Parts: sequence; C-alpha cells; structure tokens
Amino acid sequence: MSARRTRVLELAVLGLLYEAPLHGYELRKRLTFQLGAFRAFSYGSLYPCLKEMLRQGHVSQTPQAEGSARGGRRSRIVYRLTDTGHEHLHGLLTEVAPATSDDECFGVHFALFGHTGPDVRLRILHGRRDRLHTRLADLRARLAHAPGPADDYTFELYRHDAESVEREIHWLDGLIAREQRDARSRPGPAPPRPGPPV
Amino acid sequence: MSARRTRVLELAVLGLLYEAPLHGYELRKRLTFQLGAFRAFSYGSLYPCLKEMLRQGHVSQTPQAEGSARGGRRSRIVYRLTDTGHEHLHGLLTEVAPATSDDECFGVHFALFGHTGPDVRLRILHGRRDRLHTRLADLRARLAHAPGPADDYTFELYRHDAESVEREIHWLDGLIAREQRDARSRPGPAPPRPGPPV
DNA sequence: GTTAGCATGTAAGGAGTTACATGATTTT
DNA sequence: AAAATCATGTAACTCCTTACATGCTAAC
Repeated sequence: MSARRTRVLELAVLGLLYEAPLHGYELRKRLTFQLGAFRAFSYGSLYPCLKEMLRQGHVSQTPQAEGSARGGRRSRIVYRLTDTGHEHLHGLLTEVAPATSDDECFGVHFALFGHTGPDVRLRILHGRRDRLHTRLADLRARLAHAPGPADDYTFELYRHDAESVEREIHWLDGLIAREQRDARSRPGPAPPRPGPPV
Repeated sequence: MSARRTRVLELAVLGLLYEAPLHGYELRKRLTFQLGAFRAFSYGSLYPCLKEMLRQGHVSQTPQAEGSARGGRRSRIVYRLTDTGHEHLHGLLTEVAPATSDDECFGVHFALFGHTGPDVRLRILHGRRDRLHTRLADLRARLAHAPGPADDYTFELYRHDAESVEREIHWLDGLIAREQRDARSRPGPAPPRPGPPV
C-alpha cells in the first residue's frame, strides 16, 4: 500500500519525449501549450526533473540538434527516450492508471491515450467515472440540506459543481461506449501500438 | 509585485472560524465536507497552521468547550477568531481577490462570499471570468488546428474543456448580473456585514 | 479487553514555485 | 548598443502530505 507517488511532470515529459526528442525549452513550451490545458511547469522543476531522469537512465542527452536544422542560439541539449524510459512510461501508463483519476493526472493520462491500449483506456475512463459518481452523490447530499439564507453562495457553488460533474460523467459514458465498440470491432488482446515515427 | 502567496488553508480556516469557534478536529471535518467540494486538508497541515495563526495573534485558544456540551473525550482546544484575525480575513478577502481566480482559490473565495461586500464579489467574479475568457481563446486556437488522426484524444479533451469553460462563463455572467441588480436596488457603498451570531 | 472513533500533535519528505544567475542570438 | 527571445540551470523556499506517536472515551 505504499502510496504511489504521482509525479505528473515526469509522466508528461516521458509522454512528450515518446513522440519526439526535444530540448528543455521546447519541452516546456509543449507542456504549456499542448498539455497546457492543465498547467504550466516552471524551468525550476523541469530541468531538475530531466536531470533526475537522466540519472535513472530514462532519457539520454545529446548536445545540440543533429547536423540539420542549425538554429544558432545557445547550445541546446536534446533529450530522447531510452528503452528503459520507454518501459517506464508504459509502466506508469498502465500500473498507476486506476489511482489516477484526480483532476490533474486524468488530463495528462487522457492526452497520452494515443500511446496506450484500449484496455488501459477503459480502466482509466472507468476509474474517473467512478470517482465522479462518488463526488456527485456527495454534492447532492449537501444540496439536499436546504440552504439558510446566508448559505446562498455555497449552495449555488454546489449546484454548478454538480452540473459540471454530471456533464463530465455523460461525456465519459460516451467515450467508454466508443472504446467498447472499437474493442469489439477489433477483437482479441490489445496490441501495444508500434513506436512513433522517429 | 511581490507575488502574493495564496495560503488556501489559512483563508479557509479564518472563514470557518468567522462563523463559529471550533476545535481542530471539527475544523477539519468542515474543511472536508463544507468547503470540501475543493479539497481535504490533513491534520499534518491543519494543526501547524493553527499554531502559526496563534503565534500571529489571529486566533486565540481556550482549552475544552465551555461548561455546557460536556462531551467527555479527549480535551479539545477550541480556537476563535481575534479582532486581528478578523481584520486579516477581511484583508485577504479584499486585497488578494483579483489575483485569486485560479481554480482552487476561487472556490474558497466564492464559498466565503457571504462575508464580503458586493464590490469584492464583483471584483472576484470579473477576475474569474476574464481568466476563463483567456483560457477559452487559447483552447479555441488549439482546436482550430485540425487534429491528426493520432491526436484524436487531445482534440476531444480540448473540446470538452472548452465547453466546460463556456458554461462556467455563462454561469458567471448570470451571477454578475444578479450582483449588479442587487447593488442597484441597495445603492451606496457596500456596508461590511455585521458579525455572525457568536 | 479490544476495536473504533475522537482528538492533538511532530518529523520527514515530496512536488513544485520564485527569484536569481548566466549566456547566446536576433531584432529594433 | 539595447531589448527581446532563446536557452540552461541553482538555491531557497512554500505548502502540503504521509507516516508516526500519543492518549482518551465509548461501544462491542
């Protein structure tokens, strides 16, 4: 029961590097504008993270971009995923999945769905939906206590929250149905997708 | 420009103690189940927070509940807001307001709207709406780039996100309109509400 | 008499931020 | 030559969590 640590940043970096080798500055831009629907990370966390991942052998660094695409500028350090890192990413994507329904992690996981199999996707979607159901029940219980005149704002907040949760559940229902349909039309165990164009 | 620190917990505790004196255990329950739409704080952060607030004179502690309501159990330590603490809360509620449109803080601020004047409420609501507008523009810009076949999930996430943001903006528009109507029907400078039943 | 719930705390650590320091290159 | 942008990094700090330690009372 050793509380699995989340490390959203690590997951996001692994996911982006899976698609293409990148240097730190570019990585940060993509974190902000691609996974940026969720949050922006600072260099103060990104660079130490890369350093640690390097130490663990999940990424390798090569100074400067290779031959072509000569940009000039300060010498970049390009990071790329190693085989170990690839395995690690796959592990995070599958093992951690069920616990990963909290707002932040769900977004990142979802954005990386293209790298996973349908089974993993369904696990994550179900996990998220279950949590939202719990949350909705909780909100409704609170809404059941009619608000005092001074509690108007709290009440209104719960109401809006409950509505949002309902809508997200509905959205998830649709996604789950689609995944199941896809899984049926392409039966058998889900093959891990082949690597991206490197 | 000294980056105002947020300290959600402090604000939430001040807000709850404004309504009634409470001991730590009860405070935590209310944090979870009353402001709990947002997050649950652990004792490991709550008690040190109370200690610090005590040191700063924002709260005072009295051992055991007064005379009545003898519960037995372990001796409780009841905290209540001091005058300084009251001023501090008022300061946080007004000064910090504009910067406080990030998801977590907005919820807590909103839940404490009952303690503020209409001017503060409008500032916070407007701040929140402005941020959401920015975010929506950002999301739409990304949606404008038609997704590659592999980016389906990212695209779908943006789409759902944009819809949620739109709905919240609409919600805020309604609230803002209501506040303005209220302000007109009761003109003049907003009087700070009288204290709660102590 | 042991488990469950109430109640208060501390120590260590995790995941990130801000502010700072540095330096190259391109644009104005 | 100044300013903006690209690029990498470190030190100190923040706010919170987990895991632990303690003890009291009520219920089984």
